[in-house]
Amino acid sequence: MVTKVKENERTHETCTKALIPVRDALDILSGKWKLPIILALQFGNKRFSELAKQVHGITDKMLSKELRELEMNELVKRTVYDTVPVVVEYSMTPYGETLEKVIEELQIWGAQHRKRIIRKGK
Amino acid sequence: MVTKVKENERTHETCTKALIPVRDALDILSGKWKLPIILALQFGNKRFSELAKQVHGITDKMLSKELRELEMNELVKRTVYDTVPVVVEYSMTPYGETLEKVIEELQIWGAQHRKRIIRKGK
DNA sequence: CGGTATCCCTGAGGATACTG
DNA sequence: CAGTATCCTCAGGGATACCG
Repeated sequence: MVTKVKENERTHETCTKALIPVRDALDILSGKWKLPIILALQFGNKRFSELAKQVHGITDKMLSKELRELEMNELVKRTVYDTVPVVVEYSMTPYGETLEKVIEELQIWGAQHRKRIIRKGK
Repeated sequence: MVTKVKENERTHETCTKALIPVRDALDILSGKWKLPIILALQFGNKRFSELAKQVHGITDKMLSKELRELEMNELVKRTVYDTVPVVVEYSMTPYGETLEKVIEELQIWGAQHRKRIIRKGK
């Protein structure tokens, strides 16, 4: 019994350790808008208004907020060109690009899952 | 200009196509409790009350609800043993195990991101 | 033991209007 | 153009009590 208790404790500990980084990653990717923005930027640098158009349904407020967060995490770079009127360009940072593999795995699994669900549905 | 418009349309379309499966995958993994439960089950089959203990902080209601959803997606299997009192065992399905790679990628990226943040913090 | 039923609260996100 | 400011809604999740 003592052994079993220790086993559970160890399991719990190990789970927690595994969980924290996964949470960290998901905190960055989850929410309604971060991924749409990232995907849009992976196709090339974009200005605020271009993103507002291409990320369908997003409001200015959300776009602004999400970009700020992505910038704080150094996934996205914000460049201000000193023109009149001002032009602001957003781009992925090299660090942001390291997300590619994670996103790809999500995409692969998700696509496969969708097929499965549809198959069952019929 | 026409070219540019077409380009944007294509980009938008491609983004949407890439986005849907990623969303599908995240819908399964996001939320506060699904991953903790999955990780716990990856260490072995567990009964309801064992999960309630090991998934720290979860309420019965949430555990029940999340398990039902995981079961509906065929990621988790629920087995009822006809004893008195009744025993219910939860386990990962083979399909559920296919999530391993995705979770691993999230974990790798998250761990690396955490290191980065901590380094900056100092 | 393995859950439901209720009621409640917070915060993510939306709508709209405004600004340097 | 590139955002802020304000106000509002709603669903995810918590607390507590109860049930076969």
